[in-house]
Amino acid sequence: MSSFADRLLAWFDDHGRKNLPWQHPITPYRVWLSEIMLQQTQVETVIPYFERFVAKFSGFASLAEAPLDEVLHLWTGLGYYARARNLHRCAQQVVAQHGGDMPSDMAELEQLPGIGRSTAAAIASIAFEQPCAILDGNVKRVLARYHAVEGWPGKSSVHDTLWQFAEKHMPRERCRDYTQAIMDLGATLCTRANPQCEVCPMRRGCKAKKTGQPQSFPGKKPRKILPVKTVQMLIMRNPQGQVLLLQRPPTGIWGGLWSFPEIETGSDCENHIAAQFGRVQHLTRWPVMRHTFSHYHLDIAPVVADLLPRPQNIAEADSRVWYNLKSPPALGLAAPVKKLLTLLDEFNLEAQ
DNA sequence: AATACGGGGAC
DNA sequence: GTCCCAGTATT
Repeated sequence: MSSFADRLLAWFDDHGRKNLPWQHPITPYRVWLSEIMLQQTQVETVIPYFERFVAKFSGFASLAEAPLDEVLHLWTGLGYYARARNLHRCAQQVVAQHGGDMPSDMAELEQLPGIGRSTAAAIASIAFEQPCAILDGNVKRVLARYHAVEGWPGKSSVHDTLWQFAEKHMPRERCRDYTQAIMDLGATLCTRANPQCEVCPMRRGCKAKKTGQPQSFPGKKPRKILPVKTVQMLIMRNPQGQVLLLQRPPTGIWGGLWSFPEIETGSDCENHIAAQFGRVQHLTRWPVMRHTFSHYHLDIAPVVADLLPRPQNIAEADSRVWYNLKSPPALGLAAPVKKLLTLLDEFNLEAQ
């Protein structure tokens, strides 16, 4: 009579993923960095970001010393930018409070910014071989199926039940391999749409398979209609061809990133620009582009304005910069801002 | 107990 | 188009 963990580990030895970038070598820094990047983000998306990140910042000390703008620059496009701000703060705390070494204790890990219960357990088990259970999207799916747990895991009662099963199955030995194994099973066999039940090592004992509808576990999130917000983004070029960007507040959407000045839909761009930034020589409107977040749609109306020369530089404040497309500075950019800057650069090339 | 927080891959 | 991803912090 072999346990859940024993069967899973036996499968892992033959079929687990063992060549992910953060597995060679396995160090607390690399485990931590990968776990933060992998929060709500798929493996294939993370890989190039992870490679660039470790190439630039070799460990906690170099990351802690770096300017936040450079961290956000390397995070551009990955989303959930609070992760990058917390990552930077976490590195500074590891240096200041732990002598530059990631703590191995669950309670201490959870005190660090950006590290919650599941990420703390992932670091403790993978980097330090401690018997701490994780509960990420893969594990939720595997356990909801194995035990036929009804309901959407976003509900706290369902979530609590899944945590109990996660703790129950966590073995005392081979903690790193077990954590990796249960995620690998969820990512490769026990997938959302087409689970490969016939070759699954856990098929005996899986209650969802017994129902004949394994793909109906876990329960779906109740869907709501996404609200639509609209905004005009001002893409202002000075006579040198540089574009004005403002830094967004540290919290909220695109926190700490650089973006175009925004004005309310319907208000007069030309008057606004004249009052705030300078006289307009030429103004072009681009087609509205829809950017969708997890909780709303944002319809962006880009307005490209060429400004007349001005005696004093209007980008004097710390939160303003003239962005040079030919030698872009290392700043964090929201995805649609990066897209618009790329389009602008392409039009510039055509015009020459 | 709910909600805010991105962007993109899979289907 | 829909769903959801190696979740956390905040309310």
